[in-house]
Amino acid sequence: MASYKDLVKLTGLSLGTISNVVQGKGNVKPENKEKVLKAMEDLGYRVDYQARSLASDRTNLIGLVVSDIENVAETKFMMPMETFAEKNNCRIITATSRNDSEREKRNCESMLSSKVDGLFIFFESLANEAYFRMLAKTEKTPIIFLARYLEGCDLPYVGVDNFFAAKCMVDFVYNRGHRNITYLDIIEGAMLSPNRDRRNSMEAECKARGMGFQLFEYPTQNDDVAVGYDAAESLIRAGKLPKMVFPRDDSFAVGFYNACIKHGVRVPEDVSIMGFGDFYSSRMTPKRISTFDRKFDQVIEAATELYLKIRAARRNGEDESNLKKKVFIKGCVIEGETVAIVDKKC
Amino acid sequence: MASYKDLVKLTGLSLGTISNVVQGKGNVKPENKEKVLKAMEDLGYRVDYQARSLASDRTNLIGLVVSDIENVAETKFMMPMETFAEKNNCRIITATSRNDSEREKRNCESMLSSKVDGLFIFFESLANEAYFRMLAKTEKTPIIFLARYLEGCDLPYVGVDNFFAAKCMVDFVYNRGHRNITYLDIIEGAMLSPNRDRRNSMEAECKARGMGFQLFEYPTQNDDVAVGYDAAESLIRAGKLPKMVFPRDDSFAVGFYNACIKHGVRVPEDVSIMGFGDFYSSRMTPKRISTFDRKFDQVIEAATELYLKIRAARRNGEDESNLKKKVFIKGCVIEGETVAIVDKKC
DNA sequence: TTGTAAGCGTTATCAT
DNA sequence: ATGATAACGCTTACAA
Repeated sequence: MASYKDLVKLTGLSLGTISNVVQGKGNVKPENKEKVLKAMEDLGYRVDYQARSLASDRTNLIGLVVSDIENVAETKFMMPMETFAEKNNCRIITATSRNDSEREKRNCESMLSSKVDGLFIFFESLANEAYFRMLAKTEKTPIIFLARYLEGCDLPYVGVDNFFAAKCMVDFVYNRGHRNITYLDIIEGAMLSPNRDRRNSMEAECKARGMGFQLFEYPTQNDDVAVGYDAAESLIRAGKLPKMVFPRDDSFAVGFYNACIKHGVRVPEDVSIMGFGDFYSSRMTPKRISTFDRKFDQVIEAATELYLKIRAARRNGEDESNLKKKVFIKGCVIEGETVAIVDKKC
Repeated sequence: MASYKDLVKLTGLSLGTISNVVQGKGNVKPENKEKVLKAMEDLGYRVDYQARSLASDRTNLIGLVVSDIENVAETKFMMPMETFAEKNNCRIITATSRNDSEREKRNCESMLSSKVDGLFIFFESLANEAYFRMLAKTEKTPIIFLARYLEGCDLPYVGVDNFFAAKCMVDFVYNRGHRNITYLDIIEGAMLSPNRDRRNSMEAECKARGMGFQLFEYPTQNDDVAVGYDAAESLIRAGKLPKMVFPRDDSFAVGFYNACIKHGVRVPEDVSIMGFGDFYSSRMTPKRISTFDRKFDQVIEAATELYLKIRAARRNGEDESNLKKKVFIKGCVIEGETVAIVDKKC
């Protein structure tokens, strides 16, 4: 409640001096500084960020629009984001799109109305493609895509190197003797860049090594764990369980694994499983699931770094064309216990 | 970038009229309204929430301070919170305390500096007790504790009815024939209200039915899944596995369950497990873990409702002493598959 | 129905 | 080292 006015009254000093003390700027006579500090203490003064923002043209607010914060992967964005925010003393506004592209758009608009200094978007579908392309043209606020990118769009992007990931994973199982893999996916209307890149690349990497590549697609939208479970069950019942499966991600993999356990199928003796994402594998299953760690913390680190560079460039009116605006983070295989070492001929 | 000034220039109307159109308030001649709307469109006008807040003394910002957003339970706060925010068109600022009470305090102060209209706190320890008690006295902004309360503190609270939960769970296993339970906990410096209430109440409910109650405490701070795993392993190795265990929560329970599977112990034939919290049980384990659903969505619903009431009362200068400021939500048992039906005598 | 003007709590610039 | 003052973009009386 207390404002500069109150501090002025109490100390007899002027607004300017108060402001200098509060901001720790300029030259203030030590005894006056003390006086102000004491008054702040006495009145329980607290800066008003709203007023500060209006006056200074920066809010120290960053926006994070994700599609579903309860999603494990997206949750992993939060902590490194917080770390960044703390270091740069800004605050985070979050909003989730919840499978609704109109909401996603509204959320972005709301962030922009909040005058965020930067906006990070984990978009959920290609429905807002046109909108995003427009933002790219009109907005001065740095906007950065996380984990997913838009083909031929100017907006900066930081995500996982899925080509590299595919290569690593295929290498990993190849070296363990596997010559045939089955990729388990769901059917999406429009495939998002990470899934597309990874899947295509998996196939290419297999071909390049003369390995067999099968694809199974399950028509579903919902919970990946349940899909994985059902997928395994139906394959087991049909007696068509492959030797080596690549569920599209760890949720899928955990479901798959659990169904195997339930049906007495041995992992990895009867079936090898390699997940993706390192969601729960180290913690949720009796055997640690072999998977790929995407290193989301590094994604956020790189994204925030890029953000700072772009922001600085724009504030100083510098050229930003020499900034590297598409960043791909290289993750690594986590060995786990669910990929068997097999005889070279299967 | 466009402001009222620009709209004034473009339309020839005055600030007041512009404001009325933007806010959808007052009486504006339809054709002028159209004119303003068109100008907004043409200029790509977007309200500046900072300026609006400063002028109107409300920010439409709500603060959420949690201890660890990657924690499953805390994640569950987000979605219903978002739903509330959307309905009341406000935005959410989040901050996490990450096991550091100084940060927790800073986060709260930061929220208050952001002039949030309401602040929801999921506190992580009793370290800031004095600070919270002070806030209770000095702050006009509604502050509500989630899931945990402070003994004899004025601050409103909405959480789980852990007395009821304990009663339900003991009833559940009693009716299945169990007469002896072992409660698995970790050792905390200062026990937080929910854990304390539940544990004490579990014991009391057992006593009341003439049931045996054992307590095992594991000295640890960290990952509950791992603790559960280790706990089960050591009990199995020592040949001291009880017939019916109550790990303190679902993480603990999942770890416990997995260790059992790994060691060939049958669940629930050899050991019955009842978790708490409904974290992952329906999705992560071959057999669904019997547990208790705390209904966090209802917690948030009640909390936000209470917030609105308090806010309204304060804004209108009404008396708030007749508001019910401690709300306990009643969850329910989820039957699952991990509690055996046994002969009455064990 | 529209216009005017004060005010919100800061920052920043320019005198002093 | 300090004070005075304009400015930020809006809301909200109140006057016209």
